[in-house]
Amino acid sequence: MLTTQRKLHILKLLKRDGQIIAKDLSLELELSEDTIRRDLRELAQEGLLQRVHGGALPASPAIADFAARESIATVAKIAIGRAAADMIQPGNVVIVDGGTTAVQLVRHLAANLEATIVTHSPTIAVELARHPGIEVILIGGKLFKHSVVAVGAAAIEAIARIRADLYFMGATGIHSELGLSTGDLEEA
Amino acid sequence: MLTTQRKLHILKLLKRDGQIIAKDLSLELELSEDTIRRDLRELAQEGLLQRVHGGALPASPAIADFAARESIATVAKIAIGRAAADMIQPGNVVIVDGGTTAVQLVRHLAANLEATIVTHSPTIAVELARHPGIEVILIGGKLFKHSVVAVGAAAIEAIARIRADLYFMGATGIHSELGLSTGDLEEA
DNA sequence: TTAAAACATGCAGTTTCGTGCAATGTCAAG
DNA sequence: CTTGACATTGCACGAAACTGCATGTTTTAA
Repeated sequence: MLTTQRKLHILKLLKRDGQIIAKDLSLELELSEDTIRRDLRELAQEGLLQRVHGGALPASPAIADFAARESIATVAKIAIGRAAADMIQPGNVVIVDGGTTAVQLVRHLAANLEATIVTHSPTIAVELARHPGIEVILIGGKLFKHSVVAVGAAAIEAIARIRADLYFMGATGIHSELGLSTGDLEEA
Repeated sequence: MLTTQRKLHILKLLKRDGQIIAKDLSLELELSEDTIRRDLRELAQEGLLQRVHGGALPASPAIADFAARESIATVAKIAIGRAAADMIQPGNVVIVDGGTTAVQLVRHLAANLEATIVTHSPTIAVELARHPGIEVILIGGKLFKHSVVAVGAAAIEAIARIRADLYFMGATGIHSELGLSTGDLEEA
């Protein structure tokens, strides 16, 4: 296997699993750990991953989130995502909140669906960039880092102009009397 | 076998296998490795494949995914990113364009830097979400998918309100007389 | 605190690379 | 038919890349 190919393989594995363990990889590829370590060091030097003791982690938190959370993405989340995706009709204008469930939603959109999706989540926007049929409207504003969504006056103003057919909202908590809740006032 | 024929054969193999190994090909075609290497070099010169140590890989970004595309981030891009990151002073308001070079920029920001970064690229925004010291202002608008940046009237309007200390712009082309250029009117 | 694992570094053996050069083949003008 | 320009190819040789191993150091976990 070519050296360059091996490095690409590492990045692919990292994206899929959310982590690299040097020893495991050396066994899988039947190479010395030194070689793997060298690869990891060089990839880290290029900023493509984050070197840690024992292996490597993604450089970008976006990928880390995806990979790590995806592995714990419950069956329920995927089911919700799929069901929600099915609700969207061609030509609809849809507002999609942030969150991991919403990621499942956009992942399950039919490949040939043509619709408009409005979102204040850059994560969702990046995810949708590869979907040719979807027109994406990104809502700007101050970035609330915990949820990685845009909030604030500018966001409110921008979203006020939108008239949508559907709105998919994520929630942190749900209570029989208090209703839905989330941890940040601005986001709420 | 004619030279041209051989080159076509190489491209065909590359498409089929996703890789070329110079030594194997020299055995298969019963030619010296020098000749194969020359072919590979020339094909790489024409941009038809990507030359790597030991052989060649496809050049087409369509085949290579995001991780792979970023892995061809040249040393120059990384150097530019690092140099640009050094220009940012604490407290600055900085506008950052999209593009892979800009990603390198934000990756090289000092961990303790406190500043405000304005961007119309959701990719950059996601990248910055993990940086605690940086206040991120996301510019919204219609998503131009090729570059994965927000464009359009809403984006223009939002950015018009910003007064920044620095602006880092990405460019697709540069010409001695025509100046800088990019492939999309809206983005320009 | 201690032992094991992971690590960085230097080194040597092997492979791959680029360049210059010579041999061979092709083609067209004379 | 001969000659010269040009392309193609293989070979030689020094440079560079790659890999595994030995060494001593750092990190981790018990």
